[in-house]
Amino acid sequence: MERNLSLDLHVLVARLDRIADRILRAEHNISYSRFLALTLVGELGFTTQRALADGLGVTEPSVSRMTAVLAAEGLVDVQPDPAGGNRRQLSLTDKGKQIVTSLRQEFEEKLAALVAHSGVPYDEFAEHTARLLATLDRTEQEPTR
Amino acid sequence: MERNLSLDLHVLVARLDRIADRILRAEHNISYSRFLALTLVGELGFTTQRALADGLGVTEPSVSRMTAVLAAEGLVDVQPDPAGGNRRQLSLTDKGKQIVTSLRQEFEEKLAALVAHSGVPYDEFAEHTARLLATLDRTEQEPTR
DNA sequence: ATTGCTAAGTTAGCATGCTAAGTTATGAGG
DNA sequence: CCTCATAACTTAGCATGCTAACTTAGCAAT
Repeated sequence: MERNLSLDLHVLVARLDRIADRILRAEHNISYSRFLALTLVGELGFTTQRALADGLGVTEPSVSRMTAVLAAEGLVDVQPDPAGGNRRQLSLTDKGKQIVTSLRQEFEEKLAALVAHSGVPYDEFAEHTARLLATLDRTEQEPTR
Repeated sequence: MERNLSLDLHVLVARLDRIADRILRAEHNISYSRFLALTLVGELGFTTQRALADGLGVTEPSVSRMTAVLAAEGLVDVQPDPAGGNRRQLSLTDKGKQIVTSLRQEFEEKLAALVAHSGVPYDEFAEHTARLLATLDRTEQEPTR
């Protein structure tokens, strides 16, 4: 069957997401989306919803809804941003940090195992992925498009 | 910022999907999900909803709903499968074929342009992606897991 | 031919993505 | 000071992913 890159990438990620989601729900009672959001808040330190949306590749309304849920669950702390405007300042609570640190490494290890099993060179693939993402970031904020 | 492969892959595809969706909706009034489904029905020739779900990396209920819509729009033809069971036999209508053939190449070209612009070697990346996907397929249909 | 298994498909309801349109806070120009 | 523009956020409503549970059709074993 004649495949193509956009379809392959889409399907690969759809499946990885589903596997990740199942593991997280079964073992830790959290969805993959929320886990990714927590991970990124952890990496960014204190951040805004706008920055989180960019980092996750989703829109502000999605983050708005998710933030409300994560705050209600006591995983992130939401404060007015001292920088002003309507900004909110997001950060992980201790409970949130605990979840991120305990799961994140386990997670990358499972993916690394899959990659190793396929014979694809991990570092190279990861670097290509990161580079494509960086290029996309740059492309998107160009004026003419 | 310390990134990781699962997040990068997820975000990369989320953004590519969104770009694709915008272009398709604006220029051709069809969502990216439906376009992918049509593409795959085209590649598979006569197929079942089950096989389509596997190929797209989604579940049967998703395909069930989408098939109903695509059939109502006159893009796919749905017949009882001569192989029997509850199977439906899906195939593209002429209108469906027209959409797929006119858009598919344009699409891969845009992705190829992005890849070229990033300096990532296209063939290698595409091959790695396909190999990961194939490995995942094999892993998933193993008995113990 | 009855009973029971399995596979394909559907239906119901929830999670989370999106766009469009509103709200709120800040700052710039008159 | 008032008005307007802009940026961040929220709200409303739709699209489409999922799981769980049901229906339907064929097949196998008694």
